[in-house]
Amino acid sequence: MPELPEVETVKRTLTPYLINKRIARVKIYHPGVITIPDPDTFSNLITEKIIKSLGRRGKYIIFHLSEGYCLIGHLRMTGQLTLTSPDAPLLPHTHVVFTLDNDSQLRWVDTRRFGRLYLVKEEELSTTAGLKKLGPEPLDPAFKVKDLANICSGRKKPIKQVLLDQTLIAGIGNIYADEMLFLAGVDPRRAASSLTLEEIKRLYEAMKTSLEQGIKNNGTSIRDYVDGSGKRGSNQDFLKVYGRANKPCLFCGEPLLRIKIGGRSTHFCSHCQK
DNA sequence: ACAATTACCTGTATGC
DNA sequence: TGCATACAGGTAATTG
Repeated sequence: MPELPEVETVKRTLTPYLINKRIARVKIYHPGVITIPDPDTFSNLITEKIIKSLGRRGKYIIFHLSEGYCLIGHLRMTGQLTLTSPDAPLLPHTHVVFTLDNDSQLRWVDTRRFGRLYLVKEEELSTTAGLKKLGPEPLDPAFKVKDLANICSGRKKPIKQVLLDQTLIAGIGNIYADEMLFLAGVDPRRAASSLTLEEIKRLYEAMKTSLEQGIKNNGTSIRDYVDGSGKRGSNQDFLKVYGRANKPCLFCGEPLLRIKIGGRSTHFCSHCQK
């Protein structure tokens, strides 16, 4: 599932091919994936726009277009955003195809159709959908241990749920949340406010480490995720707890547990995570 | 005001 | 073999 490292990888792999390309036309196969504006307006507005740059905020990918427009995408669970040749076969669940002035195509494919597209003016970016209440970027150098401590302070919810709350920290999903808690040696059920400064420091470092490792490995491809060129990542080969329920902990050998926290499956080692 | 639950979707795995 | 059921999880909407 695309989390921060996956969206970052999609952004990085698409960028060299999209900068200064003009969107010649757009074909919408499933209008429902476009939240705003209505599909006709979307088509009319985006046609002839130039892609100036690509960005990311949390799990949102952002295309900065000419004339002050922004195309925002959220891949949710099964979304794929790939650049292909125009004669590549159209995959099932292809909902939107953007054809560029060099005839290559940017295709929005999403089996479960949870993903969403938004086209807004630049000045509306920070007030669109979930972007308007997104927490800080965990990999931003300005994000310090002190900020994580403030986020945890006074919150009685399990630390796992705090990590998943996009309004508190942006971009962490179920896979990386489990991984960073294991790296930090912190039990995911612990109330966020109960973490000592020492534990918060470890979690801060583990957060950076696991997210940066995900980016270095081009993302985690467990099922659907691929990068902008359609390639799978390799980070699934380096996961220490996610998807390893009942298998031995790589540190102590005890069987890993799988429980539900806030309705999400949670993988951890009750021996190594206190 | 806030927390918990449900809706949105479809493919895959499991049980009988 | 076939059918029903559970599960995957990010976010918005709804309910409590």
